[in-house]
Amino acid sequence: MRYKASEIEPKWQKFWEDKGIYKTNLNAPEKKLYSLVMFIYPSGAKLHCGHWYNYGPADTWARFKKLQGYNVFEPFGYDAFGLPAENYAIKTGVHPMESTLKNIDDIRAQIRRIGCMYDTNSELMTCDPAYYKWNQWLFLQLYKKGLAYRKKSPVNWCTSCQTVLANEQVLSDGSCERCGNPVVQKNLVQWFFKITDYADRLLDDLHLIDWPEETKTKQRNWIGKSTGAEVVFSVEGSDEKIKVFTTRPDTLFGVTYVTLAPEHPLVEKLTKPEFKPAVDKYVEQTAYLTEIDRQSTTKEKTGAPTGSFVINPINGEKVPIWIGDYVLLTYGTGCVMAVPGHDERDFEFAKKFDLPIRKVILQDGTSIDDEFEVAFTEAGTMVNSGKFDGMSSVAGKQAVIEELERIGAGKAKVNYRLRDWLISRQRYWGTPIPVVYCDKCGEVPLPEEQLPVTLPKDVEFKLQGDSPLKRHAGFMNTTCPKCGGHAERDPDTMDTFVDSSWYYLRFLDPKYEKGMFNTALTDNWSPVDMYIGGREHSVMHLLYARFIHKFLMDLGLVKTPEPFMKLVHQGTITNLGAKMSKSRGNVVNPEPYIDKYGSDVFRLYLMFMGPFELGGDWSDSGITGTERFAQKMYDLAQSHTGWLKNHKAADKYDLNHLSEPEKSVYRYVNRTLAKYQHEMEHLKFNTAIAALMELSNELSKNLNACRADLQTYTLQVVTHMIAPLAPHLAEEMAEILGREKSLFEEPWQFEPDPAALTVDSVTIAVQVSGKMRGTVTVPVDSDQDTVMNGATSDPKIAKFIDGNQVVKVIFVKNKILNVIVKQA
RNA sequence: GCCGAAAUGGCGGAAUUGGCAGACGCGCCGGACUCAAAAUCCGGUCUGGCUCACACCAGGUGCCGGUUCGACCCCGGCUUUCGGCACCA
Repeated sequence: MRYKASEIEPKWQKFWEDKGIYKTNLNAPEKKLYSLVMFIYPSGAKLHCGHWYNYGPADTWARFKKLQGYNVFEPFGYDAFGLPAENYAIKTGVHPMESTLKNIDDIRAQIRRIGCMYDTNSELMTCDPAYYKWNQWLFLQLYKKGLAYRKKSPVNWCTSCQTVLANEQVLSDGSCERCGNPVVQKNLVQWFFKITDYADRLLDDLHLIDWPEETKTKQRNWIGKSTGAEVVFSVEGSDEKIKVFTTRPDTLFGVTYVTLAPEHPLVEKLTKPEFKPAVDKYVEQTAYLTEIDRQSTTKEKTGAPTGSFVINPINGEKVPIWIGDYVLLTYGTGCVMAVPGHDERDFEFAKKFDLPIRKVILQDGTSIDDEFEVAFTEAGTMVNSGKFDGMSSVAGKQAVIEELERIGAGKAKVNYRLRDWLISRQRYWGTPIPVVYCDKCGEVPLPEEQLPVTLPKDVEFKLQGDSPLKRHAGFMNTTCPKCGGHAERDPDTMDTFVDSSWYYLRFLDPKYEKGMFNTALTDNWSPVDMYIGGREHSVMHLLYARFIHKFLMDLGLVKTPEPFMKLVHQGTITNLGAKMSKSRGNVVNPEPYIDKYGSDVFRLYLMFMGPFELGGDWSDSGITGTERFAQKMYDLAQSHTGWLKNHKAADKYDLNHLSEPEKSVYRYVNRTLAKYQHEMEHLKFNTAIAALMELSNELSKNLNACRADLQTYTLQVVTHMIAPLAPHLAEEMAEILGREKSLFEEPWQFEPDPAALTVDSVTIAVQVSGKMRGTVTVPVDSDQDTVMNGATSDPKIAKFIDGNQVVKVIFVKNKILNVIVKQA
């Protein structure tokens, strides 16, 4: 009979729901396992194959753990704030709340068809005031500790639309995606979270967590800790000082100019009148460039002199001040001391503008008079450096720092590439910032009792001008909680990464009202044991969540330093070579596949396609393979209807009492079990399924030749191995076999019978002079002589040895014999 | 540009992590069953040479080089593709 997924799958989904099989008992934290997938952004494109590729296999792993006896908590929720809903509102007039709730309803129905064990009690959505209230509360706690502050920072500004654009809305040529006009960088006062205060802890604690090394590396590089010195240069004829950060204080004598970022506040003050027109023009040009363009190492260097000079504190030398767009205001102090002899970027800049290049570090084995072809950026011996001459540049770093400290012109300094987290967004669909600006008292954080500040519903979405909140007088005008006078609210909302920085804690009790989350539960259930999501979140989301978790630990709200103990990235399923997204218009809808093959076959196919962590370009060729496999398994159950009752299986069998086909089947089942267990543990679903397919091939050969109760034994094991991979199918099989309970109602032992795994002979590869010449089958653990005898008595191998002189023999027990010969 | 990955038959991929390259599946070819089709089952399928055939020989894991008795795996240098680069989430 055909396996009818369209009938069987809804039947089990209803059964699971009715019996509440996936409701986690949160009051039993012994053997707890918190398994989490990154929650979904509910866009209008709904679930695509990429989502399935995340949720299906992740659920398979969680089910495997549940069968192993863990008390698994697997929640699901909605990352419901964000830009696309607001863009949709501008385009269609449909309110973001309306479109978002509609999308969530649609997605919820789709999610149900995957058949995951999501605990529906835990569902949450971040656009609910009961959720975002606690973003505001979190903001206030950060504010109290001095970790939320305001400063000026640039935004993308479309001069034509008169509106702020997201990076995504700026095309690669620097124009607005809506109107095609140029986009400029405009400074606005915005809120920041001081993540840089946590930089060292974020770096050091990486060793506490079981994360992919590639991800830890990305985070380390993102934080970008570097040690060096801060050097203070005084501006000639002025009280102004210019501070620079350098990792190479040993090259200080080689400074021939100083460069400021064009948008540096000192540029205005330091530019001499006769240089002003050129400088202003250059500053304006720079506003059109993105940061990525500016950091390009192949772009030709540009810049302009200011006409001012600074004094190098180490030698009293007077050097010019330039501005250049390769210097970024956001890194270090926004100024660099330029040492063209020993820095590639400074070298190029100096060549372009004919500035002097001085050698102060001598490369070993070269002469001090050799001309520079390129900058020498490695360690060497200090020269042209006054009293430091002859010192190694490595020791020189410390020596120069000590000298700077002595003369009060600098100090040792650690610098990070990591910048503070800008959380202000000039948009409507997000969490309002709980601060008002009073005519008298200035910046005033709201008292906690006034939370939440809710989003007004009656706003107008327009393409041009200010954000909807700023135009909403009823929202903007309020009273100061301090003096009772007139005050204005902050018109901005928070970055949605704030929402996703703590949602995993809220899942345990999403309706909790007495605090951000229910610590009675989170104390036992946090941290998350397994977190599964895409590599695109390697840095930002995962770094922000770690930061907020650490801050919550400092508040005493969580007890562990890290939120996610183990992390796995599923691969990206691309289509036509790019990540699936609505904006790219290349999403692949899974529904037709579910309709045709059923959810289990589709899930099996996604897992069988390749390694979970790899992903790849979408193709449905091959899904028939998993369909056939599912049908075979179903047929197998059908041909054994009721056997669980009629032919009871033993727990294990003694090989000595089995016939040859029985031995073969028993060994195969147990070997598969061992392999399966290992592969499932490590989320290698593709090879776990391949092992089951191999077993299926063996069974079609030998199962019918086995005694009845051994057949039952086999089917019982097979059904349990299928259960996490194709849960509906396995439940149906178990029912046909005569089982009365759900497979997921009680744990099951995946341990193979060790006696069935032992082998008495092994096939060893034989090479002659490194080339494969044949194999010999010998008793396990045979010594070199035995294998050698076997090899030389095989004429196919012997013909390559005979007549030649054996020079050397390499032998690895149970693996290989390599006979090195010299041609006679 | 910078940071992080990936590359193996016609296709998706496997290889106990330095020890028989191509498991498993798709596709394709041939056969069985059938009035026919679907479904199912059996056999074959890296490339080239040589053979009626079996056998045998040679080459082969993106490209160039290296280490090693032995390299898909380790090292150096490239190429191409993908993810991220702080306002997509």
